[in-house]
Amino acid sequence: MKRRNTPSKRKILEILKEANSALSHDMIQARLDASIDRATIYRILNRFCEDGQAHKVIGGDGKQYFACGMERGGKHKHHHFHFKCLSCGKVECLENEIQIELPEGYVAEKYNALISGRCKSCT
Amino acid sequence: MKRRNTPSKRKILEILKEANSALSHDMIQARLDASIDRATIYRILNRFCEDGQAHKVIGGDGKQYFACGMERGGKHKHHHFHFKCLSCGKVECLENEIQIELPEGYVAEKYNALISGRCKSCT
DNA sequence: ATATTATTGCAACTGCGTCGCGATAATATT
DNA sequence: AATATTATCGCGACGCAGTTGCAATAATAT
Repeated sequence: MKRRNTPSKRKILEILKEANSALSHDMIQARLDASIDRATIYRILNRFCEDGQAHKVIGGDGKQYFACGMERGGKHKHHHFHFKCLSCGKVECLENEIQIELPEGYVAEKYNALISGRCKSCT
Repeated sequence: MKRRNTPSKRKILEILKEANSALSHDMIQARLDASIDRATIYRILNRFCEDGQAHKVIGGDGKQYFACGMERGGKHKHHHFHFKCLSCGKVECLENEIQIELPEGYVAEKYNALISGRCKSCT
């Protein structure tokens, strides 16, 4: 399964990189000039996640948000909290690494950590 | 809007209390002898959350899980992580309180923190 | 016993995400 | 440069989670 370099893929990756927040499918749709099919956007985003170019967060609303820039390869910021502003809707990655001690015998694999509230510009 | 005491409500609360894990709608449905309508179950659960008798977690699968026993009133365990076992599917509340320093000007309101992996009995 | 109204069940609806499939287009091959 | 291969795309349809409107039911108040 070799990946191919397509316009849609390039555009979406650029949008993710420019955004300083995690984006949901419809937010990406909105930032596209020419519209791309829903299914295609999801497929592209999921491929990004598989390839480690982006990561996925589940919002408090149950929706999927995608961001790039805090991946494992990057600066070893493996597990970080996300912050969703209830006022402006922005979803950001927080810098600090998550620190939690699991009970004995428990093994962590994936982290999904989201705090909602108000961001600086909405306080 | 005064609450009423109904059989369905009692049954569901009992199920939540007996379970040592957070339950999704269908898990509750499965533990009921007589089946209760989906909508009703959700309404009851949401009322529990409003009244502070239970709390809701969003799973890594985007689904809602409900648990009681770690509410604010209880032992002041305001914000805790949840753990979902990818093998047996159990969702538990972890004891430790979440500790995270937010950037300046940020105000937290709700926490949704879930770690997935393998629990003790599935390792 | 009767009135009030919270709660229920049913059906329909919304929205998110996925999948199958034929068409398109990016890469590999000659 | 032309052709073959196959990853990707767009469309439609689907499945699931959760919600809502409404008429019927039943828990509380009178």
